[in-house]
This record gives sequence, structure tokens and C-alpha cells, in this order.
Amino acid sequence: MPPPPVSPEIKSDVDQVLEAIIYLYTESRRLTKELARRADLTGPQLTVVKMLEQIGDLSLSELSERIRAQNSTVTGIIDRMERENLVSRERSKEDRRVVYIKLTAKGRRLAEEIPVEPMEIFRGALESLSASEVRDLVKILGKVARRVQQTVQRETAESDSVKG
Amino acid sequence: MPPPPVSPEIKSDVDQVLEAIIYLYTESRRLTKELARRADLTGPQLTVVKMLEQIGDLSLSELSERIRAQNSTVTGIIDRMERENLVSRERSKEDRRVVYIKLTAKGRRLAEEIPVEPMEIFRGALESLSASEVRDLVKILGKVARRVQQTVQRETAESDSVKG
DNA sequence: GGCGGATATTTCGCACGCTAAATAATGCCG
DNA sequence: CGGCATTATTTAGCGTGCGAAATATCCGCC
Repeated sequence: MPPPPVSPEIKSDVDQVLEAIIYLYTESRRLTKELARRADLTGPQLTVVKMLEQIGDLSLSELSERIRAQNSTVTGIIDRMERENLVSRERSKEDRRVVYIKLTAKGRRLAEEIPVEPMEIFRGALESLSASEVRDLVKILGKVARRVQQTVQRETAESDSVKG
Repeated sequence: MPPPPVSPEIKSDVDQVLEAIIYLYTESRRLTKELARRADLTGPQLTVVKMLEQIGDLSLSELSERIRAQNSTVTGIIDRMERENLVSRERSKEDRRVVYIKLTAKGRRLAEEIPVEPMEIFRGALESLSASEVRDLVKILGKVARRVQQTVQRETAESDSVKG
């Protein structure tokens, strides 16, 4: 659930930035989902299929890390994909705790079937900016992200020391 | 599910921007959730409680619109909140299709208990930018969002006309 | 060799979140 | 007045998404 667009009329810079971010994020998810629907996949399933196609087999943990989700979430996604015969699980021989996720022929066919990224719209939007604007955007957004990350880490450390 | 950070090494501008957006969005949700947890609420519940506190009673549709979710989703959230005695439903007298959602005393107390926005971290991060950077960020992000919106609307119109 | 702590995955229970279909009430139009 | 499209909400079914606990291995160390 996105945080609320709290103030009704005058929006602060923070609110405007947040609103844009929420909009862009939501839209990127919606686009993925839409694209996926055409191949009878869900958004996450499309993401997984494309990831495996491009990178090759991945352990479940590697996969979760890449799609930024918890292992338990990905277990569910893979369960359903296995049921649909899109991927298979294969126990690693070196480390029997590890499970590799592999595309099946059907999964690979589907991956190829799907044009490219749903990111084309974003690419288009970014291309409508001037080169210097793109550079600024990348630079500033990156700065904000790093700054937030620092603050979060600091607070996490604090509450850890309080808790523990 | 966030779109994948596709390329392993060299990241395009699009990817970098998207990655930052995904990070910031995810983080803002996490912060809301964290803040909510202290009052034994979920993220969306905190959002609703704060919204009702600041704006007053809202119909279910108005509420869904404001938190950018489907009515059916909000029905569920309100069900659980009603169960916890945080809000009550009240049928409108003018239009008996409409249900107003009202804070209970307990809900109001909780709302007051919770400091402010979880957005403070973002505010801090934005304040670490120079004034001109903030201005640029607001301007450029807004531009990208508007551009994406236009493209999406155009495509929606097209596929509508195709579909019938 | 085996014990104890780490690591990889799964299971469980719950809360979103969405779409499609059902239900209920309005309002308009002839 | 009666029917019919519209609108507000709910229900049903499914797929994430998370945190905590359970399982199965692995690894280092005595």
C-alpha cells in the first residue's frame, strides 16, 4: 500500500517526489503484469522466466535476492511454476541444501515468446529528456537512495543495540 | 514484484533510475510497516487510521481512491479493522449503497499515538540535497511520470479500440 | 566422529491486492 | 410506473509477500 498523498491541496517537495515514485513503481508493476498476462503468466512468473532465460539456472536464494523477495515467497512462486511445468527443481550435488531452478522447454519457449522488457515505456520517457536531465536524474535519485539507505542502516543498528 | 535488475554488470540509465525507484518505494513501504507494528497495526491499517484522523469519515470508495487500491481490497482491510474495533461501518442515509467508514475511539487513540509520517527519512534525504537539486528532481521526475502516463493512456486507448 | 552453530529451503499463518461476478440501491427515460 | 444502465459494495478465488518456526545440510572445531 502506497503511503497516502496526505495533503489535499499544496504538496510539498517530498510529497511530489514520493507521488511520482509511487506512480512510476505502480505503473512498472502494472506493465509487467499486463505483458505477462498475454502469455498466461503472472508478473513475478514473467520476471523469473526472463531472469532464468538471461542468466541461466539459479539457486532459490540467488533468485530471491535478484527479484528482491523473501525465500518463502519465491518458494511459492516456484511451486506454482513447477505445477505449470515452466521450471523444474534440481538438488545440487555439491551442497544438498541447495535447489537449482531450471527452465523447462515450455518455460524457455514462453520466455522467447515475450518481446522484451516492459521497461520500454520508461526508456521512451527517459529519452524524451535531455541528456543532462537524465544525468541529473540518475545522479540525484542515486544520492537520495544512498542517503535513505544510510539513515535506515543507522536506525537499524540503534534499534538492534536497544533490543539486544 | 519489482522488475528485475536485468544486466549483471553495466547498468543502463533506465535500469539505474528504476532501481532507485524500486528501492525508495520498497523502503517507504517498509518504514510504514515498521511504524505500524509498534501500534500493532499493519501498514495499510496505519495509512487508513491516519487518513480518517486527518480527513474525517470517508466512504469506502473515497478511501480506496485515496489509498490507491481496489474497493475489494479495502473491503478486506476494513473487515479486519472492524474486527479489531478500530473503525465502524455506517450506511449512508441519503444513498443507501454508500458505506461510511468512521474511526472508533480506540482507532482515534491509536492514530494520535503514532508520531507522524514515516516520511521523515525521505524528508531528511531530500534536505541533504541542494535547493537546485531538489528543484531539478521534482521537475524531472514529474516530467517522466507525465510522459509515462501519456504513453500508457495512448496504448490503453489503442488496445481498447482493438478489443472493441 | 560428533556436537553446535550457520546456511538453504520449506511450511505455516496471515494480510494484502487484484479481477470477475454477485448483490443492492439509484436514477433516468419512456 | 417499470425497466435498464449505472454506481457502491461485497464475495470468491487466486497469487503474491512477509515473518517465524521447522527441516535438512553443511562446516568447523574439539
